[in-house]
Amino acid sequence: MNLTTKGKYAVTAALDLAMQQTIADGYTKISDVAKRQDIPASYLEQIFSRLRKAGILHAARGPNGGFKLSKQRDEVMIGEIITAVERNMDATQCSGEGICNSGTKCIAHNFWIDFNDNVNEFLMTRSLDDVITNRRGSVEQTGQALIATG
Amino acid sequence: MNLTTKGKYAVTAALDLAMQQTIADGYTKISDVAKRQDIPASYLEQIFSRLRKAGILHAARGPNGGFKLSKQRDEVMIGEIITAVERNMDATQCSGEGICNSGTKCIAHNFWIDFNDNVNEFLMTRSLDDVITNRRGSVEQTGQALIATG
DNA sequence: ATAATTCTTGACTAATTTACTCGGGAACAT
DNA sequence: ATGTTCCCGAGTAAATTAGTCAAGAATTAT
Repeated sequence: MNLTTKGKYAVTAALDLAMQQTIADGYTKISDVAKRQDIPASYLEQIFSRLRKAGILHAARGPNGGFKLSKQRDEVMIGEIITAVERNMDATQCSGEGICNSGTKCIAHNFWIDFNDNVNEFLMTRSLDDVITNRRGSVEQTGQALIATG
Repeated sequence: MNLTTKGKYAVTAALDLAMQQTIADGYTKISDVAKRQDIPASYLEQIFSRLRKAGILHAARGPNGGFKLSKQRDEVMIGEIITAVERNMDATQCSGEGICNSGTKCIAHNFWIDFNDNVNEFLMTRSLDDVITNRRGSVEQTGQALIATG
């Protein structure tokens, strides 16, 4: 399980982009995001580069260039952002391969699978828009449970 | 957010202890747990030391000594084990202090608080017994939702 | 054209963290 | 006494993190 400064910066920066697009159309510069969100600009370059390659952001060079979201802000899930920049969000010791105890599944294996599912469910049901408007996740609006109880 | 090999070993080793106690009463040696679960014994010493200091395990020295759970296995929650050995399970960038953007809350702050709550809820509602018997969490038995939807 | 602007890419690095090992000591049972 | 087992602190190699830096490419404005 990995959730580092990089992933947190990525979420914050994506939120910033989403909010800027509400104010004005067009692209937002790295340096502006960096300043507003207190993130090192040269580090943010790396992060935005990954988000662009993941199809989450679109970039334009030159004056008036910068980045913007490729989709609407209610279509971009926090989980997408994190998996685009983090090394490994899997909690199993064996990266899901089931070889955590001398080539076989360790006794905690299934538990970590369940844990993964829970975390992914959480992160994949929350969009940038949800976070900005302080909603607790899109699915709640439908009354659907976040975790199956059956 | 931190979930390293150390925390995963801790959970696995605690599960092992819980299972051994089902087979026979008394203490289980570090070296036996280490061998069964494929964990370096000298590393496991450190881990058990922390679990003992957290009140989760009880130790006895000398022949026939070793470790056992201080409580029943349905009273030991996975979350307790992890927080006893991991550095920091908090997902906020500021360790909850709300100083993540130049001394004030960053725009993702509340989201990470919600994420923390979700993870803690998951880990604190699952006992060693639940994991061993492959249950998906104790609260489910009561039909209670894991996450408040209100 | 030229200059200014902004992203693009890859290499580099210091500090930190992780995942251990090692050795000596203390308590306990026989 | 002796062997067994935990106890504790120090030490360390490898990996990871959190960045920096510089040269280059695309774009726009003049």
